[in-house]
Amino acid sequence: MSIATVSRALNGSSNVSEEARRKVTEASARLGYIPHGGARSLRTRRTNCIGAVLPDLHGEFFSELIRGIDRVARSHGLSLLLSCSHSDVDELAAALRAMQGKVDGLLVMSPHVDAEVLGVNIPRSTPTVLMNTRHDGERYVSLTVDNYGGARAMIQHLVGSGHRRIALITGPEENFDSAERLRGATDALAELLPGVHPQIVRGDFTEQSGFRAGRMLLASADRPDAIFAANDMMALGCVFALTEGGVSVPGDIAIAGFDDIPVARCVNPPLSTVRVRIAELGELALERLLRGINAAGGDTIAQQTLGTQVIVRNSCRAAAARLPMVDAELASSVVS
Amino acid sequence: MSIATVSRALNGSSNVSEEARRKVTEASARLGYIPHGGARSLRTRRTNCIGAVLPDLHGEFFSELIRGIDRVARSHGLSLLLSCSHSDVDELAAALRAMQGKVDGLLVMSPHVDAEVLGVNIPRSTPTVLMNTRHDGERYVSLTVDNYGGARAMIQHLVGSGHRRIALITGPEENFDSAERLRGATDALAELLPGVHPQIVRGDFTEQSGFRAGRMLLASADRPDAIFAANDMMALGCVFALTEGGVSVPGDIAIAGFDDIPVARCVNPPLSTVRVRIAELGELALERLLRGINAAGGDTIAQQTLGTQVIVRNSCRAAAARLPMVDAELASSVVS
DNA sequence: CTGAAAGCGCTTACAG
DNA sequence: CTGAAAGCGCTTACAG
Repeated sequence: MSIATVSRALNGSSNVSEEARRKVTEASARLGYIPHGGARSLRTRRTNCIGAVLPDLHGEFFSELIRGIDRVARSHGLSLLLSCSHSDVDELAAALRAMQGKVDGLLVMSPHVDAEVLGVNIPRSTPTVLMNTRHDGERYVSLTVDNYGGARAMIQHLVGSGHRRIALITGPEENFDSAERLRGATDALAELLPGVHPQIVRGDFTEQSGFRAGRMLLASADRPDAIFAANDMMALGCVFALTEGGVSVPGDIAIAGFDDIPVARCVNPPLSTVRVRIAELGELALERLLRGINAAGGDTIAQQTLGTQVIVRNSCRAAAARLPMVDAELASSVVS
Repeated sequence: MSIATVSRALNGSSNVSEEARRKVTEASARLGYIPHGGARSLRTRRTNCIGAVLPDLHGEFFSELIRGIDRVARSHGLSLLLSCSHSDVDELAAALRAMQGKVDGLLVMSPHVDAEVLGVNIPRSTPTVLMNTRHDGERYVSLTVDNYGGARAMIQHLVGSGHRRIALITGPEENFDSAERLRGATDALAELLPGVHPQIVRGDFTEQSGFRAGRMLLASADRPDAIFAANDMMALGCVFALTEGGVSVPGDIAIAGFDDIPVARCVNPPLSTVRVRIAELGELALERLLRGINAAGGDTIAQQTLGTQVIVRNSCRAAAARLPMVDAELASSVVS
């Protein structure tokens, strides 16, 4: 029996005699033979594997994103190769190169670098979909959360609720998401409260940086009556700082975040935030990627923006329901 | 110039003339050439990639675990290939087989199946480390959290605090972690409160199942004065159910969980729990695996158990500090 | 239905 | 220092 016949038998090719197939199956089970995926994909030019390079693998945001990606990958029988760049250009390049030849397509989220770096580290032949990544729109299919609109909507809500001294906590300076959120917030503030210059404290998306920012704002001469953090983790840290400082949230200061990570509704007080359908972002991105892979010619290059939604919970209003499970999410939600 | 020279130049081989190296580097950059990882590893028998097959990729527990694994992988310049079995035997088998030839070693967590399934789906030649997986200890290096001891310690704490009607919420029946935690709790209860038969409600590790269990326990004739859930997510759901039902935690009923996921200290009230050093579990597992890969001959087959720690927060005592950041973790912690 | 052969894209002794 | 050749483990037309 030749290795060709074995290969055919194992792959369920039709032109194999019943006896040969039986023998192969039996021997393969007995010996514990498992085909070498690397060799197979070298030959077939199919890896049945999708690569995802994310800024990080840790935390609820990425956990949700991975869940969305995994859900689609799984339904198509694909494995996931995950890597993270830790917001470092060199690590990003290394991660992208390490994927080469091991995946059928790439999902890349790199809010911290321009698409240029991607160009030199991803072969032209590798189908790629970008998520929340700054780029010129020429070359890549991309999905982006409506950071700008979401931030605007939250500012509108805060101003509409009577807040006038609204402070902002931003993410890392070079981060695309953070920059867009800041732009949306300052634009809305300029429109709604002309002449007022908001306090802006820089954070880095970690809870710790939110905690520090909260302390700074507490100590400031012109203490704000509302704080809008560029993500939920920082908003959380900020809540801790204020509570520890003896300030009531939302009694004295209202706080809002961005993302609506699962923990947002569980904390005390439940956190007002801009909801991003994180898992859906992952799902849509992979679906587009699969279309690109199968279309051979390539998908029409296109951008897509995902809408957000303002979710009002107790961290933003004094007189609200106290039970965490029954916050008035739907009643008070505002589609941006 | 031959492809051999190109290969040598690109791989930094010493026996290449400066001029050849320069030419290759230049041309490679200009053309955007990136070596094919699959082909390279077929030849070198090194993939520089580690596979991890987990029950799930979602949620804070796995997020932490992945962080630990990633930290070590990164420090060794290795990529991560992640896959999840969704607690399904067939998916587990598929995931393991898909890894074959794509990774240098395997990290497997499969608390829901016996090691037998692993035996037939992992080639003998693939270095493997098991985490929290039931097995006979013959073949695999394994790391396991001290579920039994942790559960015992928490029951000791609850009984020591005066609780007498302690209800348990378990995880999935066939889950190894869950089974061990249940065994530890019931053993400790039998010793400390002989003759008392605890109420046991089955859950499945999800927040939702904890919520349902909480409702059931509220409605029960013999309402407990403490509830010990087999993980934090269920404890969380349970807290929500009680709070919604107008019951005070911990005033009327104390609640404790297991894992100490990051959110545990942020919820209201902060959750008492059994701390598992989740990220460290991932780190240690990968470090052992790397030792196994490099030892060629294979590591000494061995088991290792990770200790746990009882963390007492507000969900377990009426008169405690109210500020989330200053819970008396260290003061009241008990090493199991 | 089966086998021999080519080839996927690399690396690496081996000879020059 | 460089090139020709073998080979990693598979799959797949091709010929029989």
